[in-house]
Amino acid sequence: MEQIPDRTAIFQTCGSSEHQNNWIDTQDALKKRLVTKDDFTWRLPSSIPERDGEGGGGERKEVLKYVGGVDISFSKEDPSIACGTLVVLDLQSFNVVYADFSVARLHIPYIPGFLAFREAPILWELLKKMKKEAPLVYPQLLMVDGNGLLHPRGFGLACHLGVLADIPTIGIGKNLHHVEGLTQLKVRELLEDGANKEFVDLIGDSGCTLGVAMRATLGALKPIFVSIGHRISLSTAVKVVKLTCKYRVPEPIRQADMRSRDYLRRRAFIQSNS
DNA sequence: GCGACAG
DNA sequence: ATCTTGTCGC
Repeated sequence: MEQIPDRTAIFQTCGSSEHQNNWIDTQDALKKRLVTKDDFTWRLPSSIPERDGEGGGGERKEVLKYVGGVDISFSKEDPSIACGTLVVLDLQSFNVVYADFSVARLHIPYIPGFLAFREAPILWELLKKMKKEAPLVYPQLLMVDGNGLLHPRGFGLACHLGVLADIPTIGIGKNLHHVEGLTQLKVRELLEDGANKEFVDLIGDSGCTLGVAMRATLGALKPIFVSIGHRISLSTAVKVVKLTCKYRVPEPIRQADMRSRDYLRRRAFIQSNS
């Protein structure tokens, strides 16, 4: 008898776990290209000007000015309709100097640990388009809503998108993804240990620091979860996040979030009236 | 087996 | 992610 099972049967039996194995392989492969230290030519606005070490040119490093933010919102009528949004903030003026949107139907579901396979494609397209059409304000650094290193396999959306686009990225989680024994309760205890702390290292069972839980503003009881994406160190990432936090959520992400929602609402209204 | 689980 | 009004407080 033929022993080759029916493909449909495999699919039904294994469900999405078959895809998840491929996804894990993809994450492991891309992770080999991940850079976890500072790897960029700019310096922080508040820092003392440095000389470029290489070549004896003696030129000053440029100051970090253009910080990007990406987010995706979804239609309430049809949850498969997504609006990917890329925003660039001028750090000096705190103004949005670029905003672009891409509406598409997503076919891949949200599965914890595999967010990038759902969201990275549309965001990467926005970045590639901008690099070609508006290179002058192309972000020197990108903030991503979703985790970076703080991830079951150390390769969340921020890492994934950073490696694909080869751009420095920081991951911002608004909720804790439970990984390596970290729980909201533990983090809460750490933050309230003694006096209320501003931030605390997130150290997993492995002993590695996966990120930082930080209260971005004075009144914020609920922390945000900062982890590195690509080509940046955690200490630099935390400094940048502090620079961009007017409210609990860093401004680039907050702007992307608000404008993304707004774009979908307006678009739904226009469609229903024409 | 059960619960937990970024967006 | 998304729904939804007011309300408390600086």
